[in-house]
Amino acid sequence: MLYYAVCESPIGPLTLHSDGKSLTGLYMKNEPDHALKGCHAVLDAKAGPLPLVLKQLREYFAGKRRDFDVPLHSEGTAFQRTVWRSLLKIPFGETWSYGGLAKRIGNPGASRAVGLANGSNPISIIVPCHRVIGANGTLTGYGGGIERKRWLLTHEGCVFKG
Amino acid sequence: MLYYAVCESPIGPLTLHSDGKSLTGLYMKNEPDHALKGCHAVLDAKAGPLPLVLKQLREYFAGKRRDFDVPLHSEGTAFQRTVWRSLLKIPFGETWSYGGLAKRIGNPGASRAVGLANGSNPISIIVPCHRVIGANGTLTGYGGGIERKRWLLTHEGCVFKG
DNA sequence: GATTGCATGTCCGAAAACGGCGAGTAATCC
DNA sequence: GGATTACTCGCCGTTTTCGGACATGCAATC
Repeated sequence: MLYYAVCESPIGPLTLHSDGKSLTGLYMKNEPDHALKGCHAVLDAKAGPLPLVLKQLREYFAGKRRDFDVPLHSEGTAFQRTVWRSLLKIPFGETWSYGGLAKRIGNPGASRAVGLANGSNPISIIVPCHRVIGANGTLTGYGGGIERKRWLLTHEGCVFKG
Repeated sequence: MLYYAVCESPIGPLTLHSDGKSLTGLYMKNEPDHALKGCHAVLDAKAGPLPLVLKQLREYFAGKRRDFDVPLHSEGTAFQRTVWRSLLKIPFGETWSYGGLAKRIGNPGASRAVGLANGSNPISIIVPCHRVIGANGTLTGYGGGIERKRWLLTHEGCVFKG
């Protein structure tokens, strides 16, 4: 069973997914994975952690929250989970490079693979894949579109090129 | 949860699988799928339909039963299920050819694919994949070994080559 | 008769392609 | 010179694609 909710935000509508206990997805409009998976999906903004997530998202966009504290659950390969875990360690207002993250997980040559794992992160914003940018300071890419990445980083007071 | 039981027979030990409601597998010794799947497996010969299955198997091997009547459940592709359903229509004492079965399910060229689907039948004996032999009367193959196929067909009074 | 070629569904392993990169080099612009 | 672009090439996990192997049988060919 999949519960989901939709909310508005400065970067357009967001869709939240939950298994009833944890947050399992957060997708932006036009994102490929946005489609609800085949199984039974129920629109219920009060299911499990969703009210808490919605509240913290409102605070984040209002500039009153820098860190999230909600139960998360996501499935992926060992490498992907390693990357996603690392993402959670990037502080608000800071950015890492793809190569830097690769080094940090002990796999220095895997910068490109990091980009791929980054792109398959199911929980945008809260698992802050937007805080990873190119080594030369350019944004390079983002699942939800470069524009949204630019908005989020500006909102967090980061410095970057372009 | 997977329940299983083991019993002796003239063709060696048999292992029965059940989900608690239906019979989901019947494997012979040395058959590849014999291994219990990863999840929790419990040895319990009294679970669900297993006592009924054991009783009917004893009667079958004693020559006192020609047809089985137990709840079955198995998962596979559309093609596989079509083949398995057809197998249940082959009467005791009769044999079909792979090509004949292929024609019967409206897929005349699929005789070879029928062999493969046959080989992946999880419920031996009761879903009588042993009643399918080559068009020229030879046994060709059997998951549990040709010897057992020969024994079963002889026990059912069939005519074949070799 | 013996051999060859084709049709058919599924699984499995190998190989190749594809990115949300980055470092190094060369050309270009003031 | 020094800084900025443009291009090339290696890197690595994931996905996609492809080829082969099978519990066959029919037709065509030699």
